[in-house]
Amino acid sequence: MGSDGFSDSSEEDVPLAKLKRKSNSKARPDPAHSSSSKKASSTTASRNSTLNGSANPKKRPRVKYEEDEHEHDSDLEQPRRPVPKKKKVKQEKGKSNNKIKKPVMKEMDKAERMSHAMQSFLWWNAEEPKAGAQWHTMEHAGVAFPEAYDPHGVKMLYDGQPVTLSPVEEEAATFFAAMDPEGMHLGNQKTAPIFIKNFFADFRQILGKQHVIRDFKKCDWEPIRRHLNEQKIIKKAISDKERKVNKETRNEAMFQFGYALVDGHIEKVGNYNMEPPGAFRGRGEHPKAGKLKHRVDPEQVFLNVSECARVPPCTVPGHAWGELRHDPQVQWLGQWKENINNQVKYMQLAAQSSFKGKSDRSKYNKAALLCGNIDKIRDSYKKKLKAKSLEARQLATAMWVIDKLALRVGGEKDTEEEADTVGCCSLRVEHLNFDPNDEGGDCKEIELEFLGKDSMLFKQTIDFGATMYTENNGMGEQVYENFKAFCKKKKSHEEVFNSLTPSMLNTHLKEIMDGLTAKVFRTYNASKTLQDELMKTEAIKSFHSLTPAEKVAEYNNANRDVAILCNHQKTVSKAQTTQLETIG
DNA sequence: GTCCTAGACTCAGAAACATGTTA
DNA sequence: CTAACATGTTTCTGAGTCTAGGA
Repeated sequence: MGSDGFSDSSEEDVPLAKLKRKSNSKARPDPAHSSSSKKASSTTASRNSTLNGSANPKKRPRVKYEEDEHEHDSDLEQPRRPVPKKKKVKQEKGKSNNKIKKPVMKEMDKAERMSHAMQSFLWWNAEEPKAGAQWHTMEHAGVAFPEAYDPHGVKMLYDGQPVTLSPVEEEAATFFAAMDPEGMHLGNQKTAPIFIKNFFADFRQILGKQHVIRDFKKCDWEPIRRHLNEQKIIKKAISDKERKVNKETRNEAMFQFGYALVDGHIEKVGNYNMEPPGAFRGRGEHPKAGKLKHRVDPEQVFLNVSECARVPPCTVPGHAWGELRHDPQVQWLGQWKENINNQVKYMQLAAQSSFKGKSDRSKYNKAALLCGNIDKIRDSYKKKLKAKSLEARQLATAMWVIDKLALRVGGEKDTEEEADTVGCCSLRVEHLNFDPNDEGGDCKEIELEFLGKDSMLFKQTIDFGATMYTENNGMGEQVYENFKAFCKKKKSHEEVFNSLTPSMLNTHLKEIMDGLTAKVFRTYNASKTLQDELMKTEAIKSFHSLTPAEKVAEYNNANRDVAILCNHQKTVSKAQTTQLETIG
């Protein structure tokens, strides 16, 4: 698989925003493909945000310890240090003139020392825990809980009159007042009524049946809203000194809770702060949006530590942990149940930890394996597209869709409990619009329009007769015929793939290739797209004369293609929109 | 078996935050 | 020089996928 050049595109299905976050692990070599660093320079270079055109465009914010320490140590932390500007400039000058760098033992603060300590652990060289287990020993400080509610005493108005609320009631009222009236929940005509209905039902339950507050329309949250805005401004206007103190407090908490000791080495914890209570912010038309998310007590939290580890003290006075587990088969450090959908939530290690690194590695290895088998797989579903059994034809058609259009597999959802979103297997007839432009004749266009994960709109017109879907073993036309057949005589709310479930699809995929599931196709296709695009840029004549900034631009362009493929999008904020409008 | 669902983990956008840049 | 703005980064937590284990 190294020969197809695939292996060095690891981690690429994480375009745009995600890439920066993962920059840490980028530096890590994949032990499975030691020759995978060929392209690393161009990719890493483009990830670097400090573009000063200096001799070494490869500098990363954080660098793998052993490989780079001598070369980079002196300037490694430089951007983070509160050094006066002048000094910075001097150093930079010196760097370009003088390549010789002393291996200076730099003064590091505690956070930097922690970070170095973590990076010195090369998990890909370390011994694996015994089969089935993910760790031998695990110790951590448990979950940090938010402060108890501190009442502000500002009264909301009901029917024009100020109402005195108990702290619990006031807290709930404040959750609502904190919502931006123009934001994605209340600013949207479709979601606002759901949000308000759910919130107000829960609010009234807290108030009790006898309470004066009965009608949402008579509620005026403005006093509280104003108060919150004032607080925000006050918070923003604090002096540098106060800001520093705040940061130190936060750091303090980070040192207390932010690290775990796993098999003798330090790992970063991802989410050590317990989720505070609030109004549930479901995406899209979530039927439970606005419901009150309760405060979680330590009693509801289960911790997972090794048997011999010190049990972390519970920091909430008068409370204790709900349960202690010693389960080395799972990664989580803590878990609790949320009250909205009664689902388990976890405290886990951070993305840069060895656990996540390992699963990323196995994810990309699977994608690479798929790369080597893709022709076989495409041949296999091509044959099945014309199979006699409906089940087989639906399976093959769905695989085409997942492979070519990069849709998610689309499990079943209960629309009473969750937003009505779909993926491949859950597509309904109403989501397909045949011949959207009324071209007639042998038009083979279908417009796909549905809400996918996170209620993100997918709207694309696919021309199944287009060369991109018909040339070189493409099967566009057959897929089109199948779609037509599957939708025939069905009502709009019926499923297109009525005889197919995600588990059937995955079971089948596993028979073709070990470890293959539907989601691997997205990883594979995203990685392949990025790689192909980068190769194209690298192939242009002027590539070597491109400035680092131009290379970054090229890299971002390639990444944009991935985002388009995966239908990744960020909603443009109002401020940005108006900005763009004023620009013209 | 085979269905079903709780549990565990990845993925992903919004919001908060930090830092750099410009008027 | 400062404030406002832009842009990049991190945190937060909701929303998927997939599996294992029990009825």
